[in-house]
Amino acid sequence: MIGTALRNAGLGVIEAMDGASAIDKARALVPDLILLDLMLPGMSGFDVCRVLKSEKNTAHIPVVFVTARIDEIDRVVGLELGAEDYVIKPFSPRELLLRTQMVLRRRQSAPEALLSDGVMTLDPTRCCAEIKGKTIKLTATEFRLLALLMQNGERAKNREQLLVELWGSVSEVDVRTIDVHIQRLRKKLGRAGNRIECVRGYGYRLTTEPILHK
Amino acid sequence: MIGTALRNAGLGVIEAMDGASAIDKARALVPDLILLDLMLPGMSGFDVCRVLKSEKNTAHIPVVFVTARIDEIDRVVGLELGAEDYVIKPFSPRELLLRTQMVLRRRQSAPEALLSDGVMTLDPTRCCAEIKGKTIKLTATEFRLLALLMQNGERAKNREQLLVELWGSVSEVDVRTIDVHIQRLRKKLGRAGNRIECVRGYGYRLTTEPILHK
DNA sequence: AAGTATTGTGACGTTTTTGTTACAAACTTG
DNA sequence: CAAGTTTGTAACAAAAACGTCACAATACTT
Repeated sequence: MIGTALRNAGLGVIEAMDGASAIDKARALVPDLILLDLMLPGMSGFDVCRVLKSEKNTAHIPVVFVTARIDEIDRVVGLELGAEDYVIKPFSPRELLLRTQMVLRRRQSAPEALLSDGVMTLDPTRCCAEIKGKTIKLTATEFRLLALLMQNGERAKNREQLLVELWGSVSEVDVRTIDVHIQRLRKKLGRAGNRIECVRGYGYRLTTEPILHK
Repeated sequence: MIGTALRNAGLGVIEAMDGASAIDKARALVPDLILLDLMLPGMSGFDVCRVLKSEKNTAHIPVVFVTARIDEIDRVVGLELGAEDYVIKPFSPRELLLRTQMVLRRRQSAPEALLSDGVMTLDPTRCCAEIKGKTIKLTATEFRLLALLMQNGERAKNREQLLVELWGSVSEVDVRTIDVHIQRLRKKLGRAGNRIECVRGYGYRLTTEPILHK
């Protein structure tokens, strides 16, 4: 029923009948969006999501959950899983279509603008930072880390948050790895590097005014 | 009804009764999220959204539409307006809360919970206190201790309470350790330090008016 | 397929934080 | 005002958190 509704709306649809094959297909085809029922034969929808979010090639795919049980929604929406949206059964095909379209549209319009805080500008298309005309090439993780800090303004991000947002909610990466990337960032950014301030026992933040030590 | 539901969930809510005042408040306060009814006295919700999306300072704010008319949803979701999500009347407070939380989480703008008593403000994300524009960096335990005192208002906390709340009920930490931390706090806070008053034989409290000795 | 760049990990040194102790100062009580 | 409590202060040592480096593993180029 869902497949038909979406195809009629002009979307390309691939279906899977159980969790394992869903994962296989997602890996192979890397769709723009995944609709995931929580009640599946064998593997639960939660597990499928967890696996996909832990793999580099599929982690970015938005997942919309479909469920009949209202009490599961909290877990879906919570930080635990990277759910993008949800639909509760029974739902109209129209409702489902609207939500998928909304998610797809959000994703399209997302990766556009440069990110700037006045001093420093990040360019996602070139994966680099600009400071006073100077261009600094960054690696992918360095860039994303810096972008996360900048999006958060003056406030600090704790290591757990950063960990989840950089490597996904189920990654095996050590917390201290963040420190290393921070260090690499500081080195590359030169003088602007000490804008990255460490909040002891918590995480890191970007200060507008570089801290003057001693 | 909506306002109450969200406030109960710990969100800060500002309300506006018509389109024009909504725009004014959005411009002035730049909220993290806007809930917008389509049926408003005077200006329509569409127009409010258009105005906000056309102005630099408010364009980035996610707008969640609230509507009773299903046939309006297409326009909301369509490219025409930059809607982030929608809720159709009648809806449960729970549904609304879930969707707002989801949007906020996507935007990574978790509303910051500052603790203030008018004179001093505590910022958990930076682990610091602000007094008259001056920022004072605190260590983790210092911060928690000060936060505990502030939460308790004018009343005094006894050492046993503080001990449990800082180190847990099974800790091996000496009671006198609190005194040391109090001392460190006083030193760091400077003049505001003597707002921390010792209640002999009991514990400590935060006075609004600094005590003038001698 | 070899070479380069990127990334995660473990080890090590440094700095910061934290709890304890000892002693001085302040307060209480009789 | 003197003895006993309670609190303030400073110094010290242990522990925790952080920065840095070198190296191995992986991914990416050419």
